[in-house]
Amino acid sequence: MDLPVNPAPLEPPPTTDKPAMRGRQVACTACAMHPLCYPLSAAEGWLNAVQTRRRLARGERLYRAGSPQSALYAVRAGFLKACAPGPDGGRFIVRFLLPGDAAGLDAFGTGVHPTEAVALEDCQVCEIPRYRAEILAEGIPSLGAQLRKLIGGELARSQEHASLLTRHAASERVSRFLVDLSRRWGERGYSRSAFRLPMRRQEIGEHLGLTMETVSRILSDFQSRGWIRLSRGGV
Amino acid sequence: MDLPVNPAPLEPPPTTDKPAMRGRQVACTACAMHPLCYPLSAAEGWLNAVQTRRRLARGERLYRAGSPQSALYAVRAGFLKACAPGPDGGRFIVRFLLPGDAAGLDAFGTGVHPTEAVALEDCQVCEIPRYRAEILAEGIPSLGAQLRKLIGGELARSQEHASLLTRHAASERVSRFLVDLSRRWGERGYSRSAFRLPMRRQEIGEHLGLTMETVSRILSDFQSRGWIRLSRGGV
DNA sequence: GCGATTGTTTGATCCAGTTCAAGCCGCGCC
DNA sequence: GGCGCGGCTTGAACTGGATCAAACAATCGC
Repeated sequence: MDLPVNPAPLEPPPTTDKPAMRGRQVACTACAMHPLCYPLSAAEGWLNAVQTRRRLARGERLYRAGSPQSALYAVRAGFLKACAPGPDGGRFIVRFLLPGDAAGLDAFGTGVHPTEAVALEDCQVCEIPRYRAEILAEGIPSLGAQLRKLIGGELARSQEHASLLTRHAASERVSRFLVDLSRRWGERGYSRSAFRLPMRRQEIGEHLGLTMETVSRILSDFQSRGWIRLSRGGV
Repeated sequence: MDLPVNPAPLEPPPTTDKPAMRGRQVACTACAMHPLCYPLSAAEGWLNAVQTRRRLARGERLYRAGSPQSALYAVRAGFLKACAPGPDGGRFIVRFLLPGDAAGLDAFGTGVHPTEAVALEDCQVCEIPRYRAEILAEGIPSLGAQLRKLIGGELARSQEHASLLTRHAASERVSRFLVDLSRRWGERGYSRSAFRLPMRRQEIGEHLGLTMETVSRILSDFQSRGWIRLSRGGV
């Protein structure tokens, strides 16, 4: 059973969601892409820009580095990483993607994805074809502005992250990472104090410019100080 | 003597430039913002979106971190840094701005500048008021796309830089920085092999996540190996 | 030109985080 | 169950770059 492709509205104005995949789905109204998906909500009834929902199995790629930008994506359920793979097998993880986050925006510069997005667990992703986004942006000025806002937000975040990498020591990077993740889970209605940490130590390291060993040591240290309590895949 | 404010076109389709300020001005046709400044070039005669040209003295700020986004900027002549100042006096330099570069795009996320731009030498900067950019983007679809392209390009660059910061050792950061700067000067019609390096060691360090001492040592090392030759403010 | 100020180079020491290595834990699979 | 594998933790030694410090070179104001 797959989700329907290209029906006018995938669903009516969604305020409540049906029992979701693994209980981890985000409501469309809470999604970063909501203004794009439902650009004409009040004015002209529901127009849904999303044409496809894709399911991704753990480890599957949403898009590849170097592939042309065919669509914008919104994470509906699950957890992904957006990463820039290096030639040597190493990689830098640009950002972890939670339900409600937008993905693939960095391809607007060249029309080609400079990074790739990989599912860290089974995911559900909404897809707005690029041509459709372009057409809608032409017709609806506020949508163009929304798109600029999304990309600009990513830019500011990326700069902020680069600043974190240069100006802060390892333990501060890890603590800020935890606080940031806690906040983001919180914004999605989950507990800020007990949240999932579904990526591996290695991947946290690749995001923060540290080795897996250092990340592990720092987390253990935080735990021994009583600041956090670690469990399998959670804090 | 200041440049005129808000005349219909500041100048006719500029292919040649008059003897420029310190001989370092970029032609409008080579500017990243050109498609925005002259959106209707062929079709409807010259419409110039730029309303103001500002001169900045060395050390002057183009915009401040935390101030609302009132305009987009294009560097016409001179050299600036875009930096994120920290509370402790330290800062991270996001990017150095050469003639033809766009600035202030990272404010599209929140409408507030997360960074500031400071002139490293006397500069001339074109300014497109934000409201004007918005209006033009509504009227001219290609302009909206151009704006997305500019912001998306900055995003990809920023991610690439963050990757450089995490995945490469000091000497590689410096060499890549030099190669990149060389390329950028080259694109502007200057020599790729003998170019200006108008920022201080300290500032190179703040851009690359290194101390001034390390930058100086690495540059001296490159010179002693015969890879580069350093002169006052140049390579 | 002279002295002050600001930026650069070089040297010596130190330490945070890496690297290498070994054990551990949880989980899936035969 | 027991075995194996992938991820996590912990330990010990090493090292790249930071830090501290001092000499040096340009530039500016007078």
